[in-house]
Amino acid sequence: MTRKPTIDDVARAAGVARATVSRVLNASPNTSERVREKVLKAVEALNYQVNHQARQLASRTSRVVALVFAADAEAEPNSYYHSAIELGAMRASTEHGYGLVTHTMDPTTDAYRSKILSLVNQSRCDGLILTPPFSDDEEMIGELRECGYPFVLISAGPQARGLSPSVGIDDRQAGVELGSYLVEQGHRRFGYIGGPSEHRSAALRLEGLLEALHTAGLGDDAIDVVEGNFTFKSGIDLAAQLLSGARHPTALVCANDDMAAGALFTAHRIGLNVPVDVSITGFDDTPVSQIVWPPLTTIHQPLRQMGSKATELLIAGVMGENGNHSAGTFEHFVPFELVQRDSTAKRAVE
Amino acid sequence: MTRKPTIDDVARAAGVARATVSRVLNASPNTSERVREKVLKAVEALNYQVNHQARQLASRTSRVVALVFAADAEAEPNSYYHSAIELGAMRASTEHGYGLVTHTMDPTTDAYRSKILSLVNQSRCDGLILTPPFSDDEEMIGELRECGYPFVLISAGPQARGLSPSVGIDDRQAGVELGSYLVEQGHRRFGYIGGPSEHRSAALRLEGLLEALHTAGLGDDAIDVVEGNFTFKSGIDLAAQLLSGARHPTALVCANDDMAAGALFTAHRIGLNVPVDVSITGFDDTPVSQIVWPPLTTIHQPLRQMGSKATELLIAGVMGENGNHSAGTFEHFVPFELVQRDSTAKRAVE
DNA sequence: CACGATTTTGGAAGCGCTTCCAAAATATCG
DNA sequence: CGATATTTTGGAAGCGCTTCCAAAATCGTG
Repeated sequence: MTRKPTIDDVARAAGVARATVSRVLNASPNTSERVREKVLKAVEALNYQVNHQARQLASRTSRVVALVFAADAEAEPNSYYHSAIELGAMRASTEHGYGLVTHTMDPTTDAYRSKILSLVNQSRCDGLILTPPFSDDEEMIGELRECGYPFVLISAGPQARGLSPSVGIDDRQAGVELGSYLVEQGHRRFGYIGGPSEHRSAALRLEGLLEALHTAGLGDDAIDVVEGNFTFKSGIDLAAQLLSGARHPTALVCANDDMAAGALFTAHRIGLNVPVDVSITGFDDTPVSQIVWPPLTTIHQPLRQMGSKATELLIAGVMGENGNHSAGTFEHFVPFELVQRDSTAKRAVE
Repeated sequence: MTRKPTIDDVARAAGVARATVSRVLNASPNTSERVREKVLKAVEALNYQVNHQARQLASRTSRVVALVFAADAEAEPNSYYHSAIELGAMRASTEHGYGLVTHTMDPTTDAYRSKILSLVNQSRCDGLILTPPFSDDEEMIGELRECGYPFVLISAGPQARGLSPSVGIDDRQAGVELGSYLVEQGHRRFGYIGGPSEHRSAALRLEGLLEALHTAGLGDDAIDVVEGNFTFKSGIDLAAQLLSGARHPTALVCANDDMAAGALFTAHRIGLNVPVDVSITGFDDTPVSQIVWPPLTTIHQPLRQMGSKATELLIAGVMGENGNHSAGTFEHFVPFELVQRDSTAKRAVE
């Protein structure tokens, strides 16, 4: 096995200095067409590949972005949601010549803060993409800002959004649309299975939902709100609680698809017909919403796009040296969409 | 922001040479207790963190392992399956001080081979973990072996398993157990929705299933075999094909949970009651199997454990310098388990 | 065409670490 | 106790690249 060619081999082959090759490879503006071609030809001929380690050491960047997900020690992660974001991030980072490393950490212990900070300090990555609930940890975000470290938030709440580059849908508006859709369908008694209180974006969805109810002349007593943790299991349990009793809600809004699937499960178990007896809605439009029976009416979030958009913002920020944290519009909204399937139906007003 | 301490700072603080610090940090055997302590104290005092880039450049290793998944350009990946493996791999790699990067590539185009080889060549990682169908690409595996590159296979078929370190369940035996269970339940007409032919492990499951049928005195005409692609969608379509007509199978065995969920969907649509009219089984025991209604009888694979085991084997191989490819037992079987849920039931022999 | 302004190129100094080699210190043994 | 084997330490040479600075080439202008 012969030694891999180095930049010096290329320089020799092209008859130029090492520094010139480096410039060509890094698309520096100051190179003549003639030399550029010679170098490129030599690269081709030798099948030269840059050594990332060396490049990183010399340039003091890692060309790696880190994606941080929540995963309780035991809970299965909200996989479809995470996978979709990861896939988008992966595509975008690869496209820009960056690597992507994914980290999961337990948001219920405080250790995650130091873990995140140490990722940064060890120069393991050039920037961070934070997903909920980390994207709402204002204290940590403050620290990151202070050390001038680039990061982008996904689905952050309003406070965090104002301060930092972020991508997400307009959760409040999504809540409004979902609410008015259900009101239009004739529903008057609602249940809401939300997320943990740290998840600001899920709370926004509820605000929007309430707004829609108010607009329709309904008060807060028209809705029963309970707090889940985004797992299938919590959907099962909380739906059992909400659907017991004769005057149960006729529409159950869930803050993600997994909990909606759990609610569906419970409805089946206690013999309620969905959507005849009760309408159920999810959120995210992950594959879960089509796997269950009946398929879920839900809000489509372009998760893949969110992942790639976040990555691109991050990379732009890294390259622009603190361009990330300079003035400008931080908040990137991506479009959402109400997807009607068979888990909801019109309900005659009693 | 003050400059980060380097190994030279530590050396100066401890009053020793740089090389000595390096030795202590890398747990080299030849260091005296006295010096080791001085160095460790200095490290502590300065809050020194090694610079990975520099270490990697100097030592010509990356301390990163790569995990390779299949993802068609458009198809949503088989997320739960992948996520579980990834989680296991992540835990194990972190534990051993390694990074993990995940790569997805499209197995339907041939480009993936050069992509995988280039991962290796660019010294982006010290080793590879291959999942199906890549773990069955004997040609590529041969190339990897030739360049002496460490890798571990997950759920590979028998040919590949013999040659390389691998982890997985005994797929054939799982097929046998599933088959005899269904035979015991009284089923006599079967359908099998398999994977693409490159997936050797899925083919093994079928072999086991057939063996169980033969043992029960049933011939190959007792089973209709069709080839899916592990997606929910293909489960829907192929089940529609198998379940049409009056004398449809009474038991439908699917090579993964997603396709089983699709089969369930079709059964619902065409008005068949599961499990009364037809029993359906999945494979893997991903969360999907509990999300659908009725919950799926399936084979539990310890995916997380498989991910971590593969990672550990790989790291052991990397550290042992070709210990990976030396003699010894390559095949690591992990236990599987038949999980009975509500998608299967006894069937009276007609 | 000469001269300063600008662009392109080459030389050389690191980036922070590992590792080879030889020197120093310590242990072993007749 | 001296000579030799062994272990521990220090010095120095890179790993392959980027980037600063100055030299060389090119351009623009009166």
